[in-house]
Amino acid sequence: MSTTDWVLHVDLDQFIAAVEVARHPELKGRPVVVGGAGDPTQRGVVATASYEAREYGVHSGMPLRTAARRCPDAVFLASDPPAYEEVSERVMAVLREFPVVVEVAGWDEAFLGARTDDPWSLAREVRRAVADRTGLSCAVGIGDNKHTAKLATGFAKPGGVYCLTRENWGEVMGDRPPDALWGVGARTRHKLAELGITTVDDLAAADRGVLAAEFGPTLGPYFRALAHGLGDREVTATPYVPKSRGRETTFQRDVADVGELRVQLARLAARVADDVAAEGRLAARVAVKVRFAPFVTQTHGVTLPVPTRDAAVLVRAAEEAFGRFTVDRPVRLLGVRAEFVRE
DNA sequence: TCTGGGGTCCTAGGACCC
DNA sequence: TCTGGGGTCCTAGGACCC
Repeated sequence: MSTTDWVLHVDLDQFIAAVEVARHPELKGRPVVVGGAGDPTQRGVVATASYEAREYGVHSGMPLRTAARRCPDAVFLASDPPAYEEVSERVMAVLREFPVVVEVAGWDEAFLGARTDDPWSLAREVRRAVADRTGLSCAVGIGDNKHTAKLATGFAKPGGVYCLTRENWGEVMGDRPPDALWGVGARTRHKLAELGITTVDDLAAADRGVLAAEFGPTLGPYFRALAHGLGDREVTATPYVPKSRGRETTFQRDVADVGELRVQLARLAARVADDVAAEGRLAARVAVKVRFAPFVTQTHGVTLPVPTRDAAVLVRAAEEAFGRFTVDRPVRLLGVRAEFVRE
């Protein structure tokens, strides 16, 4: 019997909705939709829907307005990030008590690097510990790399364990569309379909030159490797260091007045400056994003002559970048992002 | 499906240099 | 004078993910 390296992926079931139900027990069993300001008459999208709400066809990313139409009886709640962060920390602490390397991959998910000859027992113990200590249910995927582990979790949900490795890869994934792969989305699926590639098997067998010509020398081979069930195996506990910090707002009503836009811009830039200062780091570049109606997005940025965390300098840089736009249409969204000095 | 807010990474094209 | 080839950096846009 040999001890092997495994990657496990832990993903909490309907995490945000579960946190809300835990602190509002009267919502148990009801369709719950969390997102935006919690007001379905306003612009905003669903962050998480409870399984009860999903029965009505409500899912993440759907406009709140649409969710309300599909499920008029749903309870709509505003998103409360600090509350989710706190619960997330408790879950990660439980995971770190196991003899594994824990790589946090979001509020509600983590990769575990484990050396064991029985990944199934480990997965079941993880599920039990998380449930006992936090009251939350999670699914666990077992894989031979992060990609297969991540996909395995999808098959384990809700609240189970599933194993996806080179042993069953072809049989499980071969006939699925390419966007079943982690890192391939709808856009790429459509481009692939134009090349006659409509399944994971097709992509795995696709001509390397054709893929490179279509997607570039890095992305083309990468997609093909994904279709073979390959992926990154390195799980690291190294704390995440952000490369940028940004703030953006979608206006409730499109804004055409440039004076009003400048006021909002300064407000966003000041918030970003606060965030940069809170990180204790220096910004090297400031970029402004403008989304015009209808949904056309442009960005312009300025590289600072000297990296800084000085709020006045960052606001001025945002104003300079904004000055490069031709604002001839109503604006739907305004955003400011600061990029940190590398390393 | 009239499409949030927070991010990351890759690509292409132009500038610039030798 | 009609103009190579390679490398690197910067910028904007696109795709994807949670």
